[in-house]
Amino acid sequence: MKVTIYDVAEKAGVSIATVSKVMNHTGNMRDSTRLKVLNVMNELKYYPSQMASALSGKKTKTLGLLIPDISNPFFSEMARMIEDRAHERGMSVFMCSTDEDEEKEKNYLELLLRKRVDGLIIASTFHDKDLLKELKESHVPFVLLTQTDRSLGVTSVSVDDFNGGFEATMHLLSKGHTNIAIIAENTPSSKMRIYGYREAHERYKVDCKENNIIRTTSSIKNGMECLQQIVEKEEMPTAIFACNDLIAIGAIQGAKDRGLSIPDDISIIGFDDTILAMTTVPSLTTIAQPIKEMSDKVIDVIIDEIEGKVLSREIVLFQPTLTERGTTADATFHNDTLI
Amino acid sequence: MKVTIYDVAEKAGVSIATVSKVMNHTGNMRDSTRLKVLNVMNELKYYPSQMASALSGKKTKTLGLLIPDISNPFFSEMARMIEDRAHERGMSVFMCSTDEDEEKEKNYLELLLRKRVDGLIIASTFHDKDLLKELKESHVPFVLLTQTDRSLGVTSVSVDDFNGGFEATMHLLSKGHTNIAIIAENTPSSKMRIYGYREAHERYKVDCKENNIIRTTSSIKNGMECLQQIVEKEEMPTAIFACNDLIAIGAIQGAKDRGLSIPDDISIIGFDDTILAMTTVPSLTTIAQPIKEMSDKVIDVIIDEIEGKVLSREIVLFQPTLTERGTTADATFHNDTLI
DNA sequence: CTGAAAGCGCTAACAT
DNA sequence: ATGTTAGCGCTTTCAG
Repeated sequence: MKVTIYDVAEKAGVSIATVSKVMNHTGNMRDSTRLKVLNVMNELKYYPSQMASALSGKKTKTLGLLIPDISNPFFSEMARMIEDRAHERGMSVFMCSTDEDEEKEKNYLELLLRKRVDGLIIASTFHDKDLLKELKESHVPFVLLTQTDRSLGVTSVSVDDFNGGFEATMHLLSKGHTNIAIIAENTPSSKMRIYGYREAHERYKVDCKENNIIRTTSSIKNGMECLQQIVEKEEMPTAIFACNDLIAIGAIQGAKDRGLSIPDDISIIGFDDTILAMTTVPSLTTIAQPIKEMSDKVIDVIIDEIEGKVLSREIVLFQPTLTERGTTADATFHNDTLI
Repeated sequence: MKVTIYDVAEKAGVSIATVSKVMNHTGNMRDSTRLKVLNVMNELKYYPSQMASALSGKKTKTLGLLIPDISNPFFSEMARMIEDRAHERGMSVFMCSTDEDEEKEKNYLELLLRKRVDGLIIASTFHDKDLLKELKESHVPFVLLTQTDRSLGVTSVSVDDFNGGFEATMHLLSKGHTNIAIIAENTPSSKMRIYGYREAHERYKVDCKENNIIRTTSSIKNGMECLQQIVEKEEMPTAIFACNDLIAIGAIQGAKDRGLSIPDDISIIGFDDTILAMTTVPSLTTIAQPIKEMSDKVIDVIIDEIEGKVLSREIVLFQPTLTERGTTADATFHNDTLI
């Protein structure tokens, strides 16, 4: 039923070795035989089995990508860039959404290992670090994306979260805001963004109230809920640094629901610069991650690893850039006219 | 280096056949030996090669998914649902973004065939129908998603575009709009939505001007451009039916740029109900596609096909539902005060 | 320039 | 209850 190398060989009147050679552009042979084989391959619509090929020593030419959630715009945009770059480099990508769930992470990791992917890109923050240690021992190349881990000794590609948090906060402080809430996730990158947030406060010598730091998980709904918490504070902040666009949008909606106008009554800055940042009104000021660059880099790194060009395991930090749009403005102290 | 079935067999002191049996839960054996093997598998961190297994007759347990663009929220949301359902059913999904580009469609199709996926879900509208015909002959099961093709004789799962277009337009007409522009893509589904748009006009006995039908490709930018065309018409429409949320958002932004207020000056309705519809202000009235149901169905269908439960090749049409939010309002005839 | 043959890791009869 | 063995489709020496 399935056409195999034998079918091609037979019909072309050559041996399977010859067919294999024309597929792989290896060895020499008469142009006439090459042509003959090529023609038969077309006629028969022969699609060489990648499995068979991989089984007999070749690579699978496929990469595994573990991300929290492909339906999250940040990750889907990233996945797309990764897919494109991978294909430019002759590899394909198997994408898996883990929801940052330990169980799923484990299962998907195992799945990808069984599929014998040539390498892995891990953008899901494994809570069970042991899995990663085992992975390291398994000698399957992998690189971390969107996160870094110094103890593991693998290369990682991510955005400079500390500086991103710093820049976001500086932007707000520079506009005169001194009471800035931050809505963060429970992730290492959010942690660094919080440090950046603190650093900026220090730089401006403004007090950084502990209870202005709010934690949640990423979703519009949670962003809305956090806004409520923020509004209910005795001294309401005049600005919010949301650790990603999704949360920022939730905050925007929560604010609108309460009749707060943005950016007049409250400034909001996001993080990521996904497509979502372009859809709000006013559009969202946010810290842009260089998704394209990061994707290209992560693919190039993993391919280098696969090809055995052993590099010093580096931590690559891309610089985020402030993208000022409409949701941030000067603190005008008229927020006391509210409520 | 890689641990194989032989390593396990040797260390457990059994034959590879026995190991294979415990992996596949087939055949009988002493509990003690099963346990012994299981333990060794753990110790050695043995991950059975799916390739080898598939090569020797078993399925690959993987599905190919061809979509236009994973970074498009509609498709990423769909991909996620598909991924989840597939995993519930014990299959994994290989996702590919084609950009509806003939070249990429061909390449990805070939890639997936080489990977010997058990089945394909095709949500990219192949412009080269011959590829699909060949695919049909290759006996690799596939189902169409988001589109239907009666001549192919394959089952398809999609939304009732005709009715969606009809409902969207009826909604607008029912609010008193009689000059409604439609921004459509050059796709079969848009075509059906246009028919629905016509049908609604007929139902309301209002004239349907040909030049109110605008074509473009899906993007926010194009949505903005189309709005410009619309605004420049001698008799400016009071409502727009955008054939997807992305275009609708572009239209919204274009309108805002021109100082038009929504929905007072112009009503806009989208299609899809992606996350984007929730992020605009006001949030977008749109025709919701039952993404979850469609995803579940498409997976169930393809798996049935793979398992040889040959069903009558059916055209499954899910009903879309009007989701009224803030961008549509009654026509108030005050649009003549503009400009 | 071309072919024969030995694997690659696993499954599935068929033996024992 | 377990083991032997012949493939699965392809790559790759090694001969001819």
